[in-house]
Amino acid sequence: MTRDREATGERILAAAAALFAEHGYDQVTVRMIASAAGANVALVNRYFGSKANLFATVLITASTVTAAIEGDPGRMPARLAEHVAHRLRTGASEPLVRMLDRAGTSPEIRAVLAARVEAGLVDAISARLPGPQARERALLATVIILGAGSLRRLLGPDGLHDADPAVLEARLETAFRACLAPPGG
Amino acid sequence: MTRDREATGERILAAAAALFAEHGYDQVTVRMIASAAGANVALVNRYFGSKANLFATVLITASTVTAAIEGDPGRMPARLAEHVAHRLRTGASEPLVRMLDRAGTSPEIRAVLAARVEAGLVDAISARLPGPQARERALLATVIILGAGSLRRLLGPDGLHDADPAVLEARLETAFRACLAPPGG
DNA sequence: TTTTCAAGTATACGCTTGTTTACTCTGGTG
DNA sequence: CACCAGAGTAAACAAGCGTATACTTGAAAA
Repeated sequence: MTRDREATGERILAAAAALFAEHGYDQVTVRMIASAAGANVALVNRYFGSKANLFATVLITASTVTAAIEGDPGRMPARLAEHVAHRLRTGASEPLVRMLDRAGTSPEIRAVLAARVEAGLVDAISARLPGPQARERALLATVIILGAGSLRRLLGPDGLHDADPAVLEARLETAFRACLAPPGG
Repeated sequence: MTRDREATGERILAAAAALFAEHGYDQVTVRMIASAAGANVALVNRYFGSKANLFATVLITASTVTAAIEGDPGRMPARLAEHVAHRLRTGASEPLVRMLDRAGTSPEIRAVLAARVEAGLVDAISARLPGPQARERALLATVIILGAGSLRRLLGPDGLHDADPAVLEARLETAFRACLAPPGG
């Protein structure tokens, strides 16, 4: 066994990211992470301080829907609709939403997640919205993004598996547009 | 202490309902329930078999958004919008959504919740939708309902606390209408 | 009053959790 | 080669969980 602290740390981080996204914070134990990473249990706490801190570290690197948020703000509803529709139909999960959704109820974990959602979704969206009440509108769009994650996880992809993608996207785009449109427009 | 099995059982049930809605399944222990009900720990399992079974029993009696779902289907989007807007602004939580949202990740618990959401939301809505693809449309509306619960719990009511209720409702109504409208309409 | 049975109690079992401690091993350095 | 900082390990810790057991108590029936 080659002894390489950095490599081991990254194996732990990668294993934790995969497991947290798959099963959620509560359901994942440090022993699971260590086992998946091929490392000893003690190293998880040794290198990351605590499970909660490891989770926070994972969250920083977790990808978000930024691809759908960035770009021409006018087409953001369409991109978000496509993103959400794809997730609803296929079951491919946005890691951040998934972790959020599967996160436990521990207050500190929720706080970490809330901060991440604020930064990665609400702030990212509202920063690109022209006009007043940008945050309020961004929050409404976040409702749909989060709700899609909840629904999919709860009921599985079965419900919308063979829905017409075009119709689904059209509905969602209208919904997103209603959320995001400037007031009075 | 008056000895009354039925009354004790109901005290346990009521305490469990309140605690599950407040903190979620995972975060509530049978000891907390027993303590809040003024009953002994052992009675919880004695009367309800298991914690999971108690949760299932609580769910059956948990109220839902039925008031907003029932009535003239044409005005369902408006009623749902009002319901969700009210929750988003004030923080008043629908018990079922709250429990769902705060539920843990245990598969059996999720299954119980999924069944309840299917019956109380998806089926209830789709049964009142004229036209084809009723279930698909009901699922999209459920996305918003669940998402509102997620967002509110995660970020608190601060974000939309002082948003204009009328504007909020109007946006949500349009969104709900986009989800629920018959195809091709 | 005495009997009796279920309601209620105290306690501990078995297990899992995150975390820590004390140890062993290894590879690079003098 | 001898050495040693540090990577990796094994084992146990304390705490908390759901649950089961064996016991005590109280009120209604005889």
